[in-house]
Amino acid sequence: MTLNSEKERFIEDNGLLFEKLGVTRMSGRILGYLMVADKEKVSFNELTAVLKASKSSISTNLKMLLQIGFVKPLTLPGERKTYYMLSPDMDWQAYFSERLEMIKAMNNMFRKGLKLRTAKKDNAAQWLRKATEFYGFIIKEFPAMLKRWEEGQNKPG
Amino acid sequence: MTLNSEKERFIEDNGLLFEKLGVTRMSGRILGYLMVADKEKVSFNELTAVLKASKSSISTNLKMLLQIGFVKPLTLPGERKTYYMLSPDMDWQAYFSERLEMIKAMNNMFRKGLKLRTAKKDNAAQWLRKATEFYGFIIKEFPAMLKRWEEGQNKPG
DNA sequence: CGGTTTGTTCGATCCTTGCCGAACAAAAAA
DNA sequence: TTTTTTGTTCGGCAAGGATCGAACAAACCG
Repeated sequence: MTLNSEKERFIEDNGLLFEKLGVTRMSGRILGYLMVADKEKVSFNELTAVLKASKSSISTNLKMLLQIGFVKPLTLPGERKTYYMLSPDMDWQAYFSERLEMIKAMNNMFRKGLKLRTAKKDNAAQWLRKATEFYGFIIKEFPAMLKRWEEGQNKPG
Repeated sequence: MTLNSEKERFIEDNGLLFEKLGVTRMSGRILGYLMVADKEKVSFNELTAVLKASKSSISTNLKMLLQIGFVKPLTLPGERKTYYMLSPDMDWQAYFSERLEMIKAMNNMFRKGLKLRTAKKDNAAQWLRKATEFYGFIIKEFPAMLKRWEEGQNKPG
């Protein structure tokens, strides 16, 4: 339940990285601790103690990590506590598919922008058309790429 | 230099989308206006007027859009002003390659986490290994995908 | 030279939001 | 029933950062 300074740095760095990615620092710290804790399961209380954070912050951020599927709860017979661990069956494809939604949202804006224009042949219109073509390409190819990963997972036993 | 309400809504929506993506609302508004302005070039002053924003905000955010390559300046002989337009030669591959750096940063964290662990075979270690494999796959495949796009651009005349 | 145009920069302000602490809830233990 | 454990929720505070306003800069004009 105590950490060496290298692991402590790792946890903070992961917090900063998550922040950069638009998630909260605390959720990055929680995940960071789960990555280097050298134990199968971690309790809520341990997280507040190790990360020196409030219960409310741990509660909120843990819920987010559960929500996006990085973390799974683990309960044991005869134990009241809920423990937490990195999801044994983490679905990376689903996670990335979710992220693709942002790309789709961008693409919709490009299309709508083009529709709202009167001039359909000038520089801006061409820019928008190229943008939708590129994003469309990504939106089409990305799932195929994920499928290739899946297939690679199944056979190479 | 005046906008119908549909375009106004589009611009605000684009601002909100950009905010969601971790960029500033104002940069999204600027880009939104450039998308639907129905003119080849837009001046600094016009942006402050149409978007009802301060010069400082326009200056800062325009600089960012120039920096990431979405927007290009356009100067004309005999004109003092700088005009701005959507980059005629926008390099989408470069833009997405840049975004891939975040994926690489994540992958580095996973690798470092695994290195910091004592237990190398338990659930957390397996999780980290799978994560690095998946991210490694993306990091390898994504540039190939961009190259395919590039090739598709060159031939299909 | 002074005035105007076209921006940039920097300190102040406002808004958002992550985090905290305290109150609350539920369930088990004593 | 009272106490303890294990969290959740909610109001408030403080930090960060996006935007603003004002001062400043540079280039051109008259």
